[in-house]
Amino acid sequence: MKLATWNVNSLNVRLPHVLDWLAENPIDVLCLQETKQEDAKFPYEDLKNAGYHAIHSGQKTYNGVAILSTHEMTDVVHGIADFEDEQKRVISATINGVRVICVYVVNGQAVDSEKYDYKMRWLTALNNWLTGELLKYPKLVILGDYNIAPDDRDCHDPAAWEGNILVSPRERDAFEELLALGLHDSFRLFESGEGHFSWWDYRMMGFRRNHGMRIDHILVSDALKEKCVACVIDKAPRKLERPSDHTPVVLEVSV
DNA sequence: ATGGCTTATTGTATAAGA
Repeated sequence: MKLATWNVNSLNVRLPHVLDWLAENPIDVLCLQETKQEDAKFPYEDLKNAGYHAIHSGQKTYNGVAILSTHEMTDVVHGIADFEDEQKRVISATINGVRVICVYVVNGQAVDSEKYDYKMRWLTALNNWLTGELLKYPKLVILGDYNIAPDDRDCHDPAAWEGNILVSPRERDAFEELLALGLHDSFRLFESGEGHFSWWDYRMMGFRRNHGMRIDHILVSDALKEKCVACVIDKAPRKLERPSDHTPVVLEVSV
């Protein structure tokens, strides 16, 4: 089973890239973030024609998450239980016996801003909720844009970014607390080097100079960790005309 | 380096992203 995550920065603009990528990379599950559209505009028909079921939690202009799957999806849940949030950032379903959670973590804008406080509260709520989800669903994978570069290897210039949004100690602690629940950063099961990124700034030729960050992650539970076969970042879509600033991360598990 | 680029908005400048 292959699963992937991709922040598409507007599905309205990126649908052709998504359809092309799915045609070239036949996978079972694709989690999308920043669809930036209301559900009424979500391209269910195009995705169905491509062979994918889809579930979506969207809103106008901002946020929005979706799961595309070749398998049937059951027990669909929107959002984080017991956490009031107008922003559409989480959607979950059970697929082929695996609990799949798609997340778009708050960006936070700047350390100590109001949005940063929201990011930290949001991450605490996610952590609390996942504690129960892991008991309920031992085979669990949580894919998405975490807006956190877990350590200095995941940032092109740690000195320049020190203490900044995406790398601040409190954000990194929150990421570590997710791992402490019994989750594992699947990319790091296979690759320990630096310079592997999933996002590059549109400005200053960020991609060409590999000035990026690894902020899109696929975390797996203990039960799935032993079944992981490979986890790779596919940089190809970032090279296209008018790309998303993020590129897909793909996990293969033997289930 | 204050920025750079891209997206969306009942737009023609502003907000947000990371």
